[in-house]
Amino acid sequence: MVKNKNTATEQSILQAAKNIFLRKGMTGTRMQEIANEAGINKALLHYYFRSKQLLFEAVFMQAFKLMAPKLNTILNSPISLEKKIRDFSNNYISFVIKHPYLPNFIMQELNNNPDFVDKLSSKEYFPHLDYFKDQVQSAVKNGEIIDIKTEQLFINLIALSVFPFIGKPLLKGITQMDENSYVQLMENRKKEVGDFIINAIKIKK
Amino acid sequence: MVKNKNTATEQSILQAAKNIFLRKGMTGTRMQEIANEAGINKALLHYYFRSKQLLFEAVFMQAFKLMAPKLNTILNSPISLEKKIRDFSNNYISFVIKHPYLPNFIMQELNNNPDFVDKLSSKEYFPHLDYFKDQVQSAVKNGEIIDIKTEQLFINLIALSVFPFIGKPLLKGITQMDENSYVQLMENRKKEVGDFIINAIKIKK
DNA sequence: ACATTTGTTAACTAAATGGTTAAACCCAAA
DNA sequence: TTTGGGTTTAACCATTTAGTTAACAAATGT
Repeated sequence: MVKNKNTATEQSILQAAKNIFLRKGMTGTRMQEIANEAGINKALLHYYFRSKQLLFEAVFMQAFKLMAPKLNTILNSPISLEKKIRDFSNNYISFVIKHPYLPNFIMQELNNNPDFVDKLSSKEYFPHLDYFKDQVQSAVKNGEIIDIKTEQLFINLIALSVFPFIGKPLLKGITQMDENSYVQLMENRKKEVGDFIINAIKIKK
Repeated sequence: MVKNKNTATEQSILQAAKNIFLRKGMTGTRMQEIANEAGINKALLHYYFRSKQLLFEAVFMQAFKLMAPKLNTILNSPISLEKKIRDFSNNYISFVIKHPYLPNFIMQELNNNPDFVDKLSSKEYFPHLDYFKDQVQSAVKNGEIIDIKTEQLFINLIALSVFPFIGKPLLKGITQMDENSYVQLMENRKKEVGDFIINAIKIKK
């Protein structure tokens, strides 16, 4: 018989585990809750994934694999730096609107397990900055943008795109916005972040 | 005898609880671990704080009280917008360098308990944007800075200052920096973030 | 049709965990 | 020096929790 482990059950477990783990994190999640969410017996979780740790890692890898390539594709595509920055913030904010728990989850769990990064960084989909770095540095050299280190620019790009979702509860509180206004604000950011960054780095002729 | 609950013991419990909770979060923390860290018997934790939840809330409030007023004081001080933005990023990054677990902890736990924000927002030290908003809006009106919503600017300010610490493990990995270079990068950000934002919003005459 | 493997469950186990209790301990006031 | 209150501890308890088992059901091969 074909050893087909991609059963519907396995998928529904993964989906349920994702739902719970992403909202509650590794330590905040109970195996029973995942089983309930998947509508199956708790023992099945162990039948398919052996342990909480392994199920968690499966979910984490899947989550990371969802998030990381989006970074890579855009960063390494052969388009102009300005377009790239605009595209990136636009696309990434759209993406995170669809997956609001993802950044928080990944950041949190990487903080709890910094060694995960070592495992990840060898994967082919792990983001790398080589191409982007060349592009930024030559734009600096050509006097198109201000003198800025690629790392700083990259961090700014991610920070402005992602942080509003990680800090949402607090930022909503401080700005005294309701859910709808905040969603609208995020909608607007798709364009604003690009504008903001370009403004910050572009040298006007 | 005077009922002096500010004993050394209570303080050492709070300190130990802070150490553990900030690194591992509410659900990742064990009461026994706090007791060990404080060098006391586990029952004492309950003697002083009754339950894990209450001890956690004490720690959380203390952490928030440490972080929030720093926002307020700077935002509401009567200095020019430009100086304010530069001071803020500079001071806030310095502050977070000294308390690297704080932002992560607060964001995480607020995401797990969004209702905490309600409790917090009534406190007098909870950050409010009224003064800053006036300042930004009149700078826009006077043509000193580009047309930007206070909320967006505020979020950008916080994002650029705080996110590099929340996302540290991942960002370190992607930029392939070691601990020292990353620390140095954060050191440099104290000035860079201010420059970046001013550049982004200032209208050149 | 029958046997064998795979999937699923209820019931169980062992360990961890938050919380309690009762006794010991310390020390200041009487 | 005794006594009484706050402080601290060892031992204990009840519940939760990850993980196991053994039996049952469903599918699959012969």
